[in-house]
Amino acid sequence: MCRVEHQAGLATALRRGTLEFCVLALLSDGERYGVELVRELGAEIALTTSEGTLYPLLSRLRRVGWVTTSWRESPAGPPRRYYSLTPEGATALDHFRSEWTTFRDAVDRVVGTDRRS
Amino acid sequence: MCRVEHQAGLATALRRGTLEFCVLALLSDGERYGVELVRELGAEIALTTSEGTLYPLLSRLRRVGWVTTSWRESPAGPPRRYYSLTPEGATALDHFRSEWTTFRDAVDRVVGTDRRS
DNA sequence: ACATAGTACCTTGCGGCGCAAGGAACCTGT
DNA sequence: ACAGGTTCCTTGCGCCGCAAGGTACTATGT
Repeated sequence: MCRVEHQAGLATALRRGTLEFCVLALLSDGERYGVELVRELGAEIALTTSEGTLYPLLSRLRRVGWVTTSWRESPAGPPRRYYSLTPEGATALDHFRSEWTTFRDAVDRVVGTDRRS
Repeated sequence: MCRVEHQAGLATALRRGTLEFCVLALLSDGERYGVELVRELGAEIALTTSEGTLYPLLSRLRRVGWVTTSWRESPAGPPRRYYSLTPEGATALDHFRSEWTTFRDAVDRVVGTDRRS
């Protein structure tokens, strides 16, 4: 089943390579735990994702040192693992912002969605 | 080697799912042949890609009926396969424009690269 | 005639991400 | 005890972009 053939795949493909930086951006505003991140990303329909996506993503971020984690008690339920941004993560996020704006503007020019008309 | 670890991978990941619509957008302006598309995409640094990426991509577009092709003589060199947009391709491009602007704005909000303010 | 360089097309194999599906563990209320 | 909510995580798959390699046609130089 070619990705190009079904509807949902388009948005999924767009999220690729962006989602992790959206997570870093959320964390730059303060630490969060996994399910909380799923919920906050879900507030933006275009960025809605699932735990099956997020947890491996968070593992990668931890492995490369862009986030650190700490376990904390939950008021109700199992303990939560809170993620917080490291300085390296903040640097990576800055770098992404630069790459993203370049990329975004290029796509806008080519497909004709530039907001300056 | 984790994608997140090396520099080039960022831009590559962003291109995912967008490149094919950039191609459609170029074709909406008139038919092109393969190498020509590589060159024109190369004009946008953020969209620069190679033939190893483009030819499989073009095959997919042809398979789903978003483009049709016709062979044409070249003034110097082997014959060229020209790609042109079908009505279905134009519809898909329109649909992408809508999805793209939604996605783009969501990312801008979350990572703080919104051009407002 | 032959080699070289330029043009143009295409294929193979790999790595990585996002996802669906499933599973494990902890707490609370009945 | 048990059901239901919360939270964490893993496995297997599909797909795309890429590097590398391969084929074929034309023009040019010797």
